[in-house]
Amino acid sequence: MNNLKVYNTLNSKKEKFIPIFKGKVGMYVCGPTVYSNVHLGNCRTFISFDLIYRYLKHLGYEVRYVRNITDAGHLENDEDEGEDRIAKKARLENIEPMEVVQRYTIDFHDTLSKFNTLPPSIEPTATGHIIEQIELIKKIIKEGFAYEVKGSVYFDVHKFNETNDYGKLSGRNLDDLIHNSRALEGQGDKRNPQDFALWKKAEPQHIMRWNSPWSNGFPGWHLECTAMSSKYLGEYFDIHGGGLDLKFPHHECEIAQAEAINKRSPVKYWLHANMMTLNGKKMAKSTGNNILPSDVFNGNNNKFSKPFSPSVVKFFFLQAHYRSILDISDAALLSSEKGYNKLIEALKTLEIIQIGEKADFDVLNWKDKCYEAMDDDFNSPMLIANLFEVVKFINKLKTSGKSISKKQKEILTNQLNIFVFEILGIDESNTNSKSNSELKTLKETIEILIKIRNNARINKDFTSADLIRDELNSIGINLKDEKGDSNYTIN
RNA sequence: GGCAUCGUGGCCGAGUGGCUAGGCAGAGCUCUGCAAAAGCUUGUACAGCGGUUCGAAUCCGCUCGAUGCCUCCA
Repeated sequence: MNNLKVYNTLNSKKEKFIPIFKGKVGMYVCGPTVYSNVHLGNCRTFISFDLIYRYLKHLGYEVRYVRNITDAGHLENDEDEGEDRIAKKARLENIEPMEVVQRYTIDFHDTLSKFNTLPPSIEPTATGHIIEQIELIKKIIKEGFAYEVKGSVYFDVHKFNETNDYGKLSGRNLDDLIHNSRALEGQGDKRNPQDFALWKKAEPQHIMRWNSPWSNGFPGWHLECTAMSSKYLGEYFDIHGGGLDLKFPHHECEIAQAEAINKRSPVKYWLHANMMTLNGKKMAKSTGNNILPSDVFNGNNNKFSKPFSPSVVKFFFLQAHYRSILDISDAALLSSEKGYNKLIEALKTLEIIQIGEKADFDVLNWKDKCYEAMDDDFNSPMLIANLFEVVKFINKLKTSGKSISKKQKEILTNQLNIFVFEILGIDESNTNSKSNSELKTLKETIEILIKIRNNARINKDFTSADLIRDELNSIGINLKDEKGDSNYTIN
């Protein structure tokens, strides 16, 4: 039993989350098209759904999380001359399409693991499900919602709309689409501009092609998600996620395909993650307004003043709600970094804090507030605000006579670990790019310098003491003199 | 042009019909050899104009502005 509420894009309301099968959750999230490096905006979406996945698991659900890899069928546009994105990249670089797929799939996995996201339960590929897609097309034709023209098969949106509601997810209606669509070139064989391809006959130069009853060709983009979600999660499953930009037409088309086949809506809860903007504009590969994660991590970019670790970037993301537009900037990252360090420091402080007799903090009430936040449509910024309440309390334990009991400390430590590491998925070890052995040597070296400096301080040789502190500070190591001890942080 | 979302203090960002969000930055104080860190104190923000209400930043309407989608996009 839980009190989780999720915002369902289908009706724009927060709804109580009740899974279709008790204790189990089926979740499908649209993955990337692997034709180039994953950019930071893409990462935000996957981190958002990682938070959701982690929280559902934490609540005790057995979650099957399916996130696909689009490695075929994703055209540059819906026109007849549109080229497959993967194939185009392969042509430009004179390599095999599957080399493109392999290269960028590895980049995708590598980047997401730096962000410490959990791998999905199943990560199917479009090319691995051509047969399933062909079977679906046959069914859609049989139901009368698709037609074949010159070896290509199109979904008949107008026919579908007679009995179903095309546009219900994105709040559109077909009439508006008909009257307000911009004029498109090359509609070619489609009966109506709103129709979309289920199967396309391959032009002679097209490299990626498969046999089908209609032609030697390739499947349409929208179809793969219907094929893979229904195969692994069934015709009706709990959660379908993706970036907000996929709402129309991609998800709308998925609904149409599934309803055409099964006569029922495929998804109980539609969840959409909002965009991240850079300089106030959406990040997109197609416009060049984007930044690669690796360039943020190594500082090799002209957007930010310094490198930021994956953990800090992730923390920055989580400080905004997944349904809000988030604008990334140097100032915003810098402030998140400070907050992040403060939080991590407090966790370390709690480990070494003395236990007292009194219990000056209402741990259980605090815990409830944290869960309340997450139960309210995965409100991570609210959770983090609550975490800082504890940070403040922990710091007070050192200075202002506040006390914590043994039992309290146990609960607090346990819950903090759950919230920070298990649910938010913060990976402290990702804060520094240095290897563990390097880090160990570095730490030992700093300890030696601190000893020398403390000797100088005892002898009132403040010139030497300050020299050591200033020099260390200039290379990013900040010394802090606390009662009888010197602490430090490495940036 | 159509559809949708949004407009919160110096910045980032929650929330929401009456009760402190939080982080960062700023100011003052305490502590400190000096700093830093930490603690304490400090900010009366909700685009504008109407309306509903005992009461609205929160609901409704209009205006202005921004963004997203309408063509591939996380």
